[in-house]
Amino acid sequence: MTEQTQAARRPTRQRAAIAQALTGTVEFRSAQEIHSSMAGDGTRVGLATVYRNLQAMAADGEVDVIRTADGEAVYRSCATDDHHHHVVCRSCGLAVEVTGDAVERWAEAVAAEHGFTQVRHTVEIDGLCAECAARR
Amino acid sequence: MTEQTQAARRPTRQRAAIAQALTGTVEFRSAQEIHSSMAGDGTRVGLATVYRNLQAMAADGEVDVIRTADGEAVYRSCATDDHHHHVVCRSCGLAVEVTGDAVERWAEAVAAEHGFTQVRHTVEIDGLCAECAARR
DNA sequence: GCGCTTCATGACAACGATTCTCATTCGGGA
DNA sequence: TCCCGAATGAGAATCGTTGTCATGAAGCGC
Repeated sequence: MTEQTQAARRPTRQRAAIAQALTGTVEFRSAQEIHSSMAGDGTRVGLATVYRNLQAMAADGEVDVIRTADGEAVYRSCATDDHHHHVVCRSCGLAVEVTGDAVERWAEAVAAEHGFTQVRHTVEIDGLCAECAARR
Repeated sequence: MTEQTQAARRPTRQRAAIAQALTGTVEFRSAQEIHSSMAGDGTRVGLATVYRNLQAMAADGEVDVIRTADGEAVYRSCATDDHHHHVVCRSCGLAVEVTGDAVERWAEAVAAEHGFTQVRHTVEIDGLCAECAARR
């Protein structure tokens, strides 16, 4: 039903640059941050293009998106293609990928218990990473 | 640090009206929806006031807030004061409160494992409720 | 290599949710 | 009842994000 995504996606300089800007980062960053960081590197790409590509990549599962507390969308390219979650540092933004069969099963069970089907879930954990905690 | 919230909150007609509008609803609703639903009932309250009160109530834990996929904040007054999560119907918005020691423990454990402290977490489950699923 | 057709891009306007500003109103204690 | 400060309301201002549309670059058949 929602298959056939990456049908015809044309490889462009901009798309590559965005993917490039995303690799090697362990923090989640907003479209705007990515845009200006690219601008800082001398790569001129339109803001709208950044948004479009980021969304497309997210739809294809190439990158992960989560929402910050104030509703801003932040992106990051993840190491695994598999379903996973994140533990994010509130202070420095460091994000660690984690998997947890326990949660997956719990979510399924709880949903089923209430008669829900076609279940999806969101699980994000945030706190202070060891480094930031020590720095206080 | 973030204590001492409900210090001095003055009870006003508007505040009561908003609380009123929230009770007896099992769906999460946006500030705008609440505002216009109140307007429909003949209760005139400024939109800014709705936002302010909703935020204050959320800060006091009187209501729960979650973000929809497109980043909009939606509110609902919950039955329990205790920490809990929700299973939300994507189709009709029905929201059921659930608790899960399993998740809480998992979150703590996973975070600790990576050296994180002062951990908080977000867990939301969405799917189709039995009724909506049958209706298809 | 040469056009052509089509999709992607970029600049900027438009939008929608939320927040801010500031004059006015109202609640509550003196 | 009077006064002070908190709460409100109207509308402007913000800010992230999306839409518009003319221009530019890819892919493809020749």
